[in-house]
Amino acid sequence: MAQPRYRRRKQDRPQEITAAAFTAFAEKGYAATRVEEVAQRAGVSKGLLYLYFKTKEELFKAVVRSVVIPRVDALENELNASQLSAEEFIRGPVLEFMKRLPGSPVSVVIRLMIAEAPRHPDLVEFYWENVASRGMGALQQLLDRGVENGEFRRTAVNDLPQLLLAPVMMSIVWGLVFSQRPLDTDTLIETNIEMILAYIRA
Amino acid sequence: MAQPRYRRRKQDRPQEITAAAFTAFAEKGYAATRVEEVAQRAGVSKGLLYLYFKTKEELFKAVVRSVVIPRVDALENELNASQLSAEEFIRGPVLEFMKRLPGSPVSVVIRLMIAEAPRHPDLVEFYWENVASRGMGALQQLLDRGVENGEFRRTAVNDLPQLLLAPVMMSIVWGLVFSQRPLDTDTLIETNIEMILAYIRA
DNA sequence: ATAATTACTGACTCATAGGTCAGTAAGAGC
DNA sequence: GCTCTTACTGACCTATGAGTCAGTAATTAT
Repeated sequence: MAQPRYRRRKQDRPQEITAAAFTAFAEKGYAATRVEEVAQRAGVSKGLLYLYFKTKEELFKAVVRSVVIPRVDALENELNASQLSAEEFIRGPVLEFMKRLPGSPVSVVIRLMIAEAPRHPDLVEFYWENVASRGMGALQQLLDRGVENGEFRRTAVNDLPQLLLAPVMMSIVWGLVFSQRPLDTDTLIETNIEMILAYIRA
Repeated sequence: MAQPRYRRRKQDRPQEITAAAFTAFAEKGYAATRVEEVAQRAGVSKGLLYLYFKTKEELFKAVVRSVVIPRVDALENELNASQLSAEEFIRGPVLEFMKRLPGSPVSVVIRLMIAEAPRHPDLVEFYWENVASRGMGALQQLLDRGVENGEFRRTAVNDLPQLLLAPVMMSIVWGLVFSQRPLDTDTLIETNIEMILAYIRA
């Protein structure tokens, strides 16, 4: 009695395929990754892949979505649920969150976004609405809260949440390009937060 | 009497071709740019392009080199020639230099580096030796000089020249992805420098 | 069991784009 | 002028990889 040559697993295929695509894109980038290779890694035929994703571009979008949305959700929930003061929240959960980003799948997504942005304006739009604006909004809200309850002074820094994130972006990009020359990203991020807090603290 | 159909201009071709390639890469990225299109933009045939550049990859490297080296040279020379104090030099030439980077050709090169780094390790090596390590070295030297002549305290920030550059990188990446939603990069960069100086000033 | 359904395969098509090269004509030398 | 060198052209070759689809076999329904 021969084993069946394959199992039908409609439920799991999309996830498995996006996971395989993520790995492949991470290694080679979007353009240089062949759809057939993604299919192989996912253990399916190219034809099946095209049953679940209409084009390579659709697959690309699905990958970005799958990686990025859970993270932002998590951060927002944490922020809303927390009882910590602004400074405590920044030194605690925000710092932890930031330290995790370089080296995480998010790095790969950022590489893909940078590389493919000009060719995928609708993906940029999606990313803006679901990630960037929400993330920036959360940080801004945190800084405002600190000012309101007297923890922070009002300075130019307070309206630039990008300053909090800049060393994270620096770390991510550094890692993407100079993977052979590691940077102490934890220290970079911690030191920046220390400096900002020292600057804005009332 | 017919005009000649073309002129022989051996001297100028390489420059013109790398300039055309730069523009094309800027718009579409490396992978999505066709060599024939570069040739058209440069006003030559594809065949001629291949007389000057053995492969598309060689062309790519030539583009990066042509954009990036003059800038680093300029910064280093300025630093060595200057008589300004560390703080004056940072607030003056360094700030000016930084403000110019987002929106300059360097942005494009950074996009290309990020996107293509995994496929072109030797280009990464080149970039490290000729740009990144020299640039970081110059900034570090500047910070050290400030400490030596008593302008700056010795803090954790002094050993992280990446902190000076982080908002520049943030601005560049932001511009690469969200070109439709401009960020006030000048303010971001200025505010960061202001904050760092306030933090390390003796 | 048997039929009906559909998840799945893999060989195929076809457009694209990197790279080549035989031939052409611009310009230099005489 | 005539000849020689070589910068330059553009038609061509070929590999590659996105996307298709007729057919197959695993599962479900009867």
